[in-house]
Amino acid sequence: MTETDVRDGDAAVGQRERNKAEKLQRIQEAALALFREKGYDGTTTREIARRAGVALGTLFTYASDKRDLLFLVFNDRQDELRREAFRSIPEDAPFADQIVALFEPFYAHFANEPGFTRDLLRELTFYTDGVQAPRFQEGRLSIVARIRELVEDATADGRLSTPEDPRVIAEMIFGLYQAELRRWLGGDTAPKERGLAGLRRVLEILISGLAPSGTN
Amino acid sequence: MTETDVRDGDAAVGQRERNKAEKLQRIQEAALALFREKGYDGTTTREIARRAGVALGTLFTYASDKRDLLFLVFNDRQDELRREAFRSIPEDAPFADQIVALFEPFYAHFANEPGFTRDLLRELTFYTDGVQAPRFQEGRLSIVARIRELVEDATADGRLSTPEDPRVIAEMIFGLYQAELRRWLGGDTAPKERGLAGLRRVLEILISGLAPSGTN
DNA sequence: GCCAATAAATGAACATGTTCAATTACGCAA
DNA sequence: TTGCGTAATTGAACATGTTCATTTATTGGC
Repeated sequence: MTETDVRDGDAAVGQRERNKAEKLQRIQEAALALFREKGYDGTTTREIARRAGVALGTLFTYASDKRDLLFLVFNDRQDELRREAFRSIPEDAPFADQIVALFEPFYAHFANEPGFTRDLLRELTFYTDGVQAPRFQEGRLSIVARIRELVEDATADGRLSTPEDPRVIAEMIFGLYQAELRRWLGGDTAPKERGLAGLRRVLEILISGLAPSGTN
Repeated sequence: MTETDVRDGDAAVGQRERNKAEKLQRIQEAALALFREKGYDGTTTREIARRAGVALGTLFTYASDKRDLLFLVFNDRQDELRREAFRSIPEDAPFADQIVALFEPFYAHFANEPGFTRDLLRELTFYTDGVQAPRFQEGRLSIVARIRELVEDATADGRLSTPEDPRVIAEMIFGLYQAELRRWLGGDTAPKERGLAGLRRVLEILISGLAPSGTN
């Protein structure tokens, strides 16, 4: 067998790369399954390694630390959720409807895994060091950027009217979403409808404003 | 010496209680100093115990876990900050000014310890289990309650006008504060003025609203 | 003052995240 | 095919949070 002898999978890719890809996938699957089963804190790195069929130390060549494993698992799902979210935005609908539709897939997903989501919300706070961090943060930025576009479109056709920078508005809405998400997950697990209703409510308030009429 | 023989400190208080109070204070001081010096993650529980002059295990009769030690330290400061915050609210000032004044002491304090604050913001996420958790959460609730009063007062005298539940508005403002705080602390350490300016900006947007005039 | 009962403190033992020197697998040139 | 350089893997060793059986200190009744 020479270096170009490939048995299965993508052609012209070395054994090394294929082994790495396989191991990465096994680690992802093992971590995902265990985090779902036993939660983040309840899962040990040794269990993940055993389930993935690799040595303990191997984990830490694929992720910087345990926290990074969480995002190794989540980043793929975040990409999917984002794609679905962008797809489900209705055009020419009221602005609040668009934002709620955008976040609906996230709520739907998080409702299935409240524990996992709580861990995620804790661990994403000032998460910048891990290998997986840039990809995760870019994902968030692209959501905020999409919101910014929605604000711009809505301002352009008169559904909204504000002199403020759309980027600031977008970050504000994302901040409100996060706060609502935390509140939703803070108590006993509530259905996603309750979470979305809370989000819609604060959006309506933001849109209406608090000032007496005529002040703005 | 009988059980009523008291040497110093409060009279009529047993030896046991006095010992406990002293140890608690030593642990608090040691933890505070070390967290400031080396950060939360950089400090080991063994160091705290050594500095406080107690055995390792003793720590865990005063705090449920390391996270709880963080709040054992912070709860006192939160109480002080809250008192100062409530004191510094100007009466009959524009609503946004009142909110900014309320949060000013927090920003001033956090500006001195950005690392400590980042750790705090991470660890307070879904923090309910520790012995210190109820006191911490009550502190937050009382801040939200104060904001609710400000909303009610401002609505009563016409500075604000909204049909929404003041409790929802108050939680919304607190959520925006938290989001802004995270943004402020996310990048390189910025002066407190920048943080407060960001907070004021989103408050002004919330007050003005995003809707075209006449829609609300 | 002495003693039993109870509370508090102790630190060795354990569990688990992380590192790293040694080992193994792979790629490539001859 | 062989052998060398490099990348990937390994798991024992280490660091640190946490537990708990044992020891020590305090109290209240006599």
